[in-house]
Amino acid sequence: MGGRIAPGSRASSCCNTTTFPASRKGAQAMSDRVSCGALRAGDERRAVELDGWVNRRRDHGGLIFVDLRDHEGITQVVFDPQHPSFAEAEHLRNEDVLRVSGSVRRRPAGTENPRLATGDVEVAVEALEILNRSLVPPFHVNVDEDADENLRLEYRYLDLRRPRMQRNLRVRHRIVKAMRDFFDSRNFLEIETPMMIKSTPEGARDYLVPSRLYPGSFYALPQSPQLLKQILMIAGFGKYMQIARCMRDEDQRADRLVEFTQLDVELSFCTEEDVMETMESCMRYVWREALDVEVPPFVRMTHQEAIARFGLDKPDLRFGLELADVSGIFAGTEFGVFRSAIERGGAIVALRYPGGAGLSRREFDALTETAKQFGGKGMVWIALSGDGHKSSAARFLTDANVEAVRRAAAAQTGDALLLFADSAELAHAVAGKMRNEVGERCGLRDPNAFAFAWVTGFPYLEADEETGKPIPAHHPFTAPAPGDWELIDRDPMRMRAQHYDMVLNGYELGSGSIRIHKADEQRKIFEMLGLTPQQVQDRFGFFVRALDYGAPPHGGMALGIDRIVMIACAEENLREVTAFPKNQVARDLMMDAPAPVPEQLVRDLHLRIAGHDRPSSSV
RNA sequence: GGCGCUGUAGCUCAGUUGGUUAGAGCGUCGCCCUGUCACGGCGAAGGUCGUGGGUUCGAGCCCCAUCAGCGUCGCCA
Repeated sequence: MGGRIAPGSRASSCCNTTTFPASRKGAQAMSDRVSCGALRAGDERRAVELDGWVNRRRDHGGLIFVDLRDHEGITQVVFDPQHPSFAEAEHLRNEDVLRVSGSVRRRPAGTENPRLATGDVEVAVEALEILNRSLVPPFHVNVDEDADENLRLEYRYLDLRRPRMQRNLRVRHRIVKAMRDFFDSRNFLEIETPMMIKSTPEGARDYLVPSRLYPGSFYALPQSPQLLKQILMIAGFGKYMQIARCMRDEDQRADRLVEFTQLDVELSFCTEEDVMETMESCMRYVWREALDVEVPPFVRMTHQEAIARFGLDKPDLRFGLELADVSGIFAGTEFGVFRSAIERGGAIVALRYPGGAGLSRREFDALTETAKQFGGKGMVWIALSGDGHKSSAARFLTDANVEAVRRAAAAQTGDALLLFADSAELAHAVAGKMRNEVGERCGLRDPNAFAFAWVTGFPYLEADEETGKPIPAHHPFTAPAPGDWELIDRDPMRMRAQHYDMVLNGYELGSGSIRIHKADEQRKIFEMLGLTPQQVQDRFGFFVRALDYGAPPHGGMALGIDRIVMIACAEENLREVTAFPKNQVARDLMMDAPAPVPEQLVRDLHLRIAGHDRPSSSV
């Protein structure tokens, strides 16, 4: 901390602050209070007053320029040596907070700054009031230079003062406002739902709130308002929306926070088409209003098609590079890896890497490691150079094989082919992730392009990887596709769901579905999932009973607002669009939360901390 | 919990094959400078190279462990 100056050491320069000419009200009578982004050439000779932070000081000895910054912009203010405030201005530093008054004047010809909206003018300072001093900030506030993530989160108020975060949170506001406006115009009601609800044991780990009045009992923080919004439909509200905070106690990712915000929507008497039309219109409205971008109608594809062409159920449609199933080409191959994959009913999936023929062996090896990171067992590469081909499996590949794969993947000389052999599911998944990687390397993922899509026709169930038991692919309140009820006893794994995902640039923005609205059908689904009637009663009794009182057909959707804003801001991390995010291990570094609490508070909650002698602080 | 990347001045970073006194830009402090806007000039302060151990005549650099941050797998109905 050697370079930082304690406030006391600057006290001398704080004391002789130039007195403001009059009281605040009096000053307003003489000069107009304006923002730092307001003044233009036409304001010449106006008497104005500005408040803001010192963005930068340029001291010419006989003349001092200060760029004064507030949330609206930057204005250059000038201190002339004949004014009493000049001496003080010599000691101003970045992030000091000032109030200046003076007169607006045009800058001398040739010294205008075209990069500032206010760059034609400046304010000749007549009075300076230092409202507050700043310590030397731990990182540069006036530029978007990279800074250590720890520091940014610990000094979040300074980080938020920087241009990037100011811009991102502004975009976030505009997006959320556009959402509210859109739904308001369609007669949706925004209804708040409680933050302390009952734990429903499916899904992610709950954040729990211990109860003081009921020893041993807990509230759960909502993972989403799912059941509550359905109950609002049963309650006859018809059209509901909410900007809803949600919490899930799971490990974080760049695109996943423990605490996040959803655009939550539900409507009664609707079809899948109604919901999709509503949400798609909303997003196109948001993009138009908040970003001034016209989005074409969304692409639609089935889950099956998405997997086959792009390997993932959230395809990035900003670029092509579609996958090719080349299992047939290797039907009788000698190559053990391929043969055993085929014999086990798996698949061999090929991906084109434009220009990849120039990669070195070492680079292909690194790419193979990446494939393993993605969950693959390995990768076969073929480099299509002008004078034939090189490959990690050269001895097993005939020229005819290579030519057939080349054609299937639409590759040309100079490209590489990447092949993945595994179960059909894994081969596609790994190839799909690699496709995104290749797209990234080839610069095909334009952050300013927006490729929306709907993915439909999801299977209702999937097999649990460990137990093989059927588990819902999404949540258990989703209605099966019309006509698929009959499969529930015969062949439940073939059931499809009335479920749809909205996808943007390779991110899942959210999902929606038509819900089950009859109690007996809901019970049947719970039963299929292995819940006993008693478990259903304990966990979802209130909900199933509500279905019994004339629940209307209904459906809806929830979109991750954080992700939407992140993509709109061309950011790659949710923390960049969240004012006060937690770090990767869910700590708030500014507040230093979570933190121990006084022992008495713990006792009031009828809790004891296992394995700790001192369960709490003495704060 | 696994794997990977990163950690050097307040900040962002460089630091050769292991070899003398660890550098730069920005910032900070002092002096000079009347038209700058990344102002400029001169000077100064500022480092346990994340931490602990090891190898070595010698470690910022190699090895092991550990901490922190980020990314990722698991996980996220």
